[in-house]
Amino acid sequence: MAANFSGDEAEIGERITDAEHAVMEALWVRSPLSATEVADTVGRARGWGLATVKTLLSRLVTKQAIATEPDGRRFLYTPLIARSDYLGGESRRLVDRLFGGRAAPLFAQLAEAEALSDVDISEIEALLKELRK
Amino acid sequence: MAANFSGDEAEIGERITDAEHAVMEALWVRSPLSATEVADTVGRARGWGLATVKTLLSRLVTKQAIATEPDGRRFLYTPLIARSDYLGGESRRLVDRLFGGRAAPLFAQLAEAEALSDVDISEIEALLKELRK
DNA sequence: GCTTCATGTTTACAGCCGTAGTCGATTACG
DNA sequence: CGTAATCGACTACGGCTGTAAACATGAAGC
Repeated sequence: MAANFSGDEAEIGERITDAEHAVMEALWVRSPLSATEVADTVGRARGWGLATVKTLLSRLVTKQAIATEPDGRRFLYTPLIARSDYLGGESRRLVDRLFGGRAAPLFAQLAEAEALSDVDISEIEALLKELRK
Repeated sequence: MAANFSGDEAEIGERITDAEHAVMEALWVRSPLSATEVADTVGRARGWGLATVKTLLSRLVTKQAIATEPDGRRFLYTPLIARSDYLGGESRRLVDRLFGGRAAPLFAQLAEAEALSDVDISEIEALLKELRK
């Protein structure tokens, strides 16, 4: 129990898929939202019908990624997992799977792929300086 | 066509899945290999039977991720895409999908998730110094 | 030469994912 | 009060993925 890593809890076993992630983003921007409201935002942007958004919301509820709160005859949806937790998890998954858990090779890769803008570089430098302290 | 980005070509439309990636790793370590040899390495490690490995190899051939070269009655398999290309592509996909294409937030995330070791930090600093030049 | 082993090809099949239609209940409008 | 609009739940369905068995074919041994 010594190594009680950062994240508090809320173990999410089920993985959030790509389409579901789009829905999560909407809820991370503003919540709680009704299904219709989510569809207005996300659906519009991705060309999904209301039915599709409703399916995704259901699946997210099943996966315990979002919570429902009754509001009259309908539901309002709220994220149960924090955006930063999700981003952190996904990032770490990638690093683990492809780079043996080491971040430096990832960085090298991005650098080689010219995926680093000047701004990125500056910001990362600043971050590192922070970490150094 | 001015912006002819780095990678030469070999457009890989089809995505390589997780299981397939394990097979690729084996071939990146050593190639060409026969199906049996791949199964000995990867299959052992992941608990797959020969049949499974053969399926994955077929699918990779279809996706044009590996090439076959006849060797008597059997085939030897060789990667068609470079490991670094694959890693770069996947990394970029993640950065695009989750961080709006910016690498700096990814690092912030990794830092927050304590996924950066001291060694990582040092190496990244060294890389940055390189880039700065 | 016939049986057996190895090997690639085909087929299988459950589960997940993207995308959505239908159904039944409830509410709101006229 | 009756009908239309809403809304969640259930069902659908083709494609992809993980995992593998069955089959065909040729080689190799007896």
